[in-house]
Formats: sequence, structure tokens, C-alpha cells
Amino acid sequence: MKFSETVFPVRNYDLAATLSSGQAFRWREVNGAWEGVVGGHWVRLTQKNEGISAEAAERLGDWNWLRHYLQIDVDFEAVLRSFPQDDEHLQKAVESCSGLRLLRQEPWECLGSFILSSTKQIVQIQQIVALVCERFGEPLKVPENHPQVFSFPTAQRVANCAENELRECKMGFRAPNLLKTAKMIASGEVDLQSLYKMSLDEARSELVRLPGVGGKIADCVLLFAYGFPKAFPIDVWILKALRQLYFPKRKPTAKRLVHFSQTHFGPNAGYAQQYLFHYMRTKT
DNA sequence: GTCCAGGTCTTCC
DNA sequence: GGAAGACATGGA
Repeated sequence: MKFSETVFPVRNYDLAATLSSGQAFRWREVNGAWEGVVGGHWVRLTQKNEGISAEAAERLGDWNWLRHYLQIDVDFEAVLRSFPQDDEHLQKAVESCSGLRLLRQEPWECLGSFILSSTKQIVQIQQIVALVCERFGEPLKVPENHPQVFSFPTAQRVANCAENELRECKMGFRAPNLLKTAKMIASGEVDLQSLYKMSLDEARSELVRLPGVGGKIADCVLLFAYGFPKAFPIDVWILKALRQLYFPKRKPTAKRLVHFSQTHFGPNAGYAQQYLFHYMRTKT
């Protein structure tokens, strides 16, 4: 048999919301299942009563890489309990989508994707990332009669591209940023592995050295790839949420909002951020 | 046609 | 320090 599958018995996990909530950009819904790429493997995930089922196109004995990516073993109830219980806005956001989770992505792919995200809608980011993978990624094993799927190209591969090749992937003015960043990663000028053992502030200051990476994109990578639970990306949606819900009268400065995000939401502020983001985008 | 999108960087006051 | 403008592209 050249096909493997497993089931992660997990409760309170909303696969669709999690995979389509703008953390990762390579998941596609196909006939009720979700197809994507994790750790160089093509994967198909399906929400079942007993949990999440996973299929791969290769023979695999170990699923820990996917278990880690999906954060199956996180104490999710503890995360929800850590939220400020008297915050009715946040509680409402949680109720509206209580199985929304955070993924744990590979840093370079997350970083590269979010460099491409600035002032783009999520659907367009997905299109750009898909083009980048098709043109510069490596072909992966897929099921028979399944369309070809490619890996997200390494920093080395992107660093070897010409800027106009990248622009052909519709990324516009983001092309030089992705290219320069890829070169800094490939040359070792910035070592993404080293960020795992840094503090949140140290890791952020390292990321913002990269062209096209400011505070918001750095926080996305710190939250979605490195798992810093207090990283709190403030984008246009979160800005709107914080202003409307928490500061309806005053017009707080950006600095004030950052301080609020770090003090009000507790040790898992990043999760709270994802709930508010999803809530603002999906409510009528 | 106009507005805006999971921003960042530069310029100018 | 904070407020504008530029930057490509395409969906709403």
C-alpha cells in the first residue's frame, strides 16, 4: 500500500475555520475535505465525529509532524479559561466559533507568505502563494489521478530568483521584499532557527530587520510559526475590533492599543486575537 | 469607476 | 514622534 491514513481523536476542533482563517494560505476545500501541504507532504484532512482524519499519499509510520502542525495536544480548554471572563466581546467571539485553533507552521513558509500578504485580501494571498509554489517549489507525491502539488520553495530557491520572475507571480511591489528577505535567510544573516530560543521581544527585533517585515507581519510569524502565545498581530480588522469594541468613544494611539492587547487578554492574547479577527470578518 | 485589502517604508512637518 | 503618500494588483 502506498497510502496512509490516521485519525486524531480531538474534540472542539473546527477544522474549516482553522484552515481558512488567514493563518495559512495553502489549504483548499475539496469535496468536504481539506487538502494542503505540511512538512513536505501532501495531506487531506477531514472533520469526523471521532476527530480529524488525515490521509497522505505516501507510506508513513509517524504522524507527529502533522499532530504538531495542527496543535492537537494543546490544552485548549485551558486556553479558553485564560481569557478575561468578564470580556463580553471576546466571549461572544469565542461562542461564535468555539473550535477555532492556532496552527504551528514552518517559519520560512509563514514568513514568506505574510511578506506577500500586505494590503492583499486573503483570497489573493492564496493565489500568489499558489503561483510561487507552482513555479519554484518541488513536486510532491500525490494520489493517483490527482493534480500535481508543489512544496513552498526554500529560501535558497527564492533567493536565486530574479525579481521579475517573482513579479510574474502577481506579487507586485512585494517582490523585492521577498527576494531580499530570502537572500538574508539563505546567507545566514538572519537565522530563523535561532528565534526559537529567544524571548518574544528579541525574536521580534530580529524579524523586523528583514525588508518588508514590520511589527504586524513579525507578530504573525511569531504567533503562527513560533508559537509565542502573547504575540498579537494588529491588522486593519483587529484595529477596527479594538476601537469599536473596547474604545468606542476615544481614539486611542497605536501605542495605547499595543499596551492594551498585552495587558487585557492574558497569557494567550494571540488566541484571543485570532478569535476577534475571525469574529470581525464573519459577523454580518 | 471607486474603494479597499491580515502593511511597510520614506518623506515631511 | 506622528501624519501622509507610494507601492501593484484584483476583488467587491
